[in-house]
Amino acid sequence: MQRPVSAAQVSLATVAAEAGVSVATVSRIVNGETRRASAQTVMRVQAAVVALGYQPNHVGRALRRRQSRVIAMLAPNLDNPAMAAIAVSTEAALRAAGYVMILCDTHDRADLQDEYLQAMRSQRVQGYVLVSAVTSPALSEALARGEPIVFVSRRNPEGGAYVGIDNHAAGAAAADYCLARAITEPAVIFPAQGSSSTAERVAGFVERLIARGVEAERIRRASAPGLSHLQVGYDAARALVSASAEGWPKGLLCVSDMMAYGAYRLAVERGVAIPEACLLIGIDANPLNAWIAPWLTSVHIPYPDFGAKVVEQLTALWGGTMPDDILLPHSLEL
Amino acid sequence: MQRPVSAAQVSLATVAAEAGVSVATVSRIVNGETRRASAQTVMRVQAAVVALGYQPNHVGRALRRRQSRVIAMLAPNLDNPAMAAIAVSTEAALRAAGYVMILCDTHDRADLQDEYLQAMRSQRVQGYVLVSAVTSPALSEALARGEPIVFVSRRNPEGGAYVGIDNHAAGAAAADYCLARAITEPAVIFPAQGSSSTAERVAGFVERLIARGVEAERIRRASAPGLSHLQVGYDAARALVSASAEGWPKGLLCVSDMMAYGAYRLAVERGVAIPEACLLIGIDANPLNAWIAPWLTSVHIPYPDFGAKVVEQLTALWGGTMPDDILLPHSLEL
DNA sequence: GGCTATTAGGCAAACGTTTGCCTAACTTGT
DNA sequence: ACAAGTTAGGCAAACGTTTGCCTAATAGCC
Repeated sequence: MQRPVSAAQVSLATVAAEAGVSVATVSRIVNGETRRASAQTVMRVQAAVVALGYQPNHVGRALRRRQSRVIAMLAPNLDNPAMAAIAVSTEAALRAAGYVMILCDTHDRADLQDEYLQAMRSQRVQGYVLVSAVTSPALSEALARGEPIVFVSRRNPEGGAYVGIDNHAAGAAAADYCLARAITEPAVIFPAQGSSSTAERVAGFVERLIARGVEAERIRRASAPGLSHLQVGYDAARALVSASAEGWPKGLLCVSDMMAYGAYRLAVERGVAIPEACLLIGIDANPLNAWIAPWLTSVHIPYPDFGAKVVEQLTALWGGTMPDDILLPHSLEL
Repeated sequence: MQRPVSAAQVSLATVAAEAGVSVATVSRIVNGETRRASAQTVMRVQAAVVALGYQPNHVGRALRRRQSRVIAMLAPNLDNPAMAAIAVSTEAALRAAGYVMILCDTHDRADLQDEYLQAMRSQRVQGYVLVSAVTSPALSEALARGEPIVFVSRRNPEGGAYVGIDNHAAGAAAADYCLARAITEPAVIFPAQGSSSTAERVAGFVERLIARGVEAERIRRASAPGLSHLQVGYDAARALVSASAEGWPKGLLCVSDMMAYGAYRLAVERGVAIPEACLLIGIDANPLNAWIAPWLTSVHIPYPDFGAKVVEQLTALWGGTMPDDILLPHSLEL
């Protein structure tokens, strides 16, 4: 009997020696292939495993099997609670499926994203989850190589497996919500560096309004540049109200909750009562809203359900099929 | 010339064949040990590397070197923006130092924490960052084995490298802040499952008040069970005001911003004006506060600086020394 | 008693690196 | 011209797994 505790370096060989069999046999038993050994041997080996505290070395295993059970998630600014929610749900789902997740914060920068893609490739990760990815050279290459990549939240222009919501419909829902409250001329603000998702939300909003009889030129829109949606919301709201003599709109769609927070700050500074004077609508339904931002109406997105769907898409990709997009249901009660 | 693009399986051997040298030589050159080869050869090898698009396989390297350049971070609920802030700053600092970070969400559960510790050990990670860890069997074992572990935010009772703030002083600062505003009998709420950090904050607060002449029994305290600080704050505040005939205190320290949000909700429900009728003090200084919770005073904690310090501690541990605690400065202007 | 199946398990070759050691060939010093 | 030192690079053994193939021995069948 060796030191049962220290166990810094207990390998298959150690166990094999202890149990008096070959490493091959131990490997098979550890992996549950018990039919290849007698009940006797299985017991002896299992005893040795627990006596020595053997734990399989995933590095050796990954090298031999050429697959690592590691997934890389590339996300911009985790500061955004919506991103954080996606990260935790994905992590949990992957974990449940026996994978571990490496997290990389790209800060929405193409160069960092590429650097990470490179690094993750060197790690031989088995798949990529790209949350709100930007287009970049290494991304195109990875896609061309057929690497298993799932896009979340922001669609990739070049295509690829997707998990998200129907942004167009979410925008339309916000429009319906306004009209149902007799707000016939709501406005909308969005980030200047439009991603597919925010653009779709705006489009859905505007098109629904027009379809229901609002004149296109009466729909005020404004945007602002920047990465922080908080600041963008503030700046865009200011651009909106200063661009027109009409002052604050009666209703304002902000394409994310963070933008709505920014707009709220400006409203407070300007003495505009929210939501009495202006109905503020966000998208994301941050759980904090119920506690400290009850004045905000928000389109609910089921971020906790994203993780399972991401795993579904990855599994499909591994199976060799290019899966359809998965759209989860948003909701905003009229 | 092989297919320069596909490159699914370009290994040292491939490059070696292309350049007409041995794998050993390629390995050395790739690792920058250029003195062992002639300038000629170095050039040829480097050319082959780029022509084939070779990227070192970190799995093979990790196996041979017996170190993976992977760090595991175990954190409870990333939903908490403070946790998210720690995660992103640590990830960035590790990345800068050439490491990648595996993120595990323990949901503050000892069993999950142990499961992750096991899994990470199998991955042969090179170090652990435990944010607000709970005590658990596998943790004690890992510590006993001398694994490099850095505790963040919540100290480990059994000792170990630490990065955080001086919680005691932070509590005291909140006390001073109240007294400076002539609030002579502030109250405090905290979670029932007290971690070291929240307990220290409460103690610092109470002791400073007493030291400055407040009678101990006039300092109202309340707590509530639960994992969500939002709910805990709400419940604890309710317990506080219903336990005494005095109603709302003039000042209330909540040991985290999330708890303060919970208390705020109750205050709104009860028609208590914040901050006019009751000065609410949190700890964390969530960046959102400036935008949507300007009524909250909060002790600032430099979470973005945590990452670098964590790396510092890890480096010390790898160097074989048990480093001193690192305490970062908090701030709350009087 | 021969013949074929099955069972139980070992051998050894990978997987992609790194690195200690070895050996030629060349340089230098005297 | 010869010994000693340097340079340039190859050999092969690890690291810890997994797995195709092989071989005994036992079991079953007629």
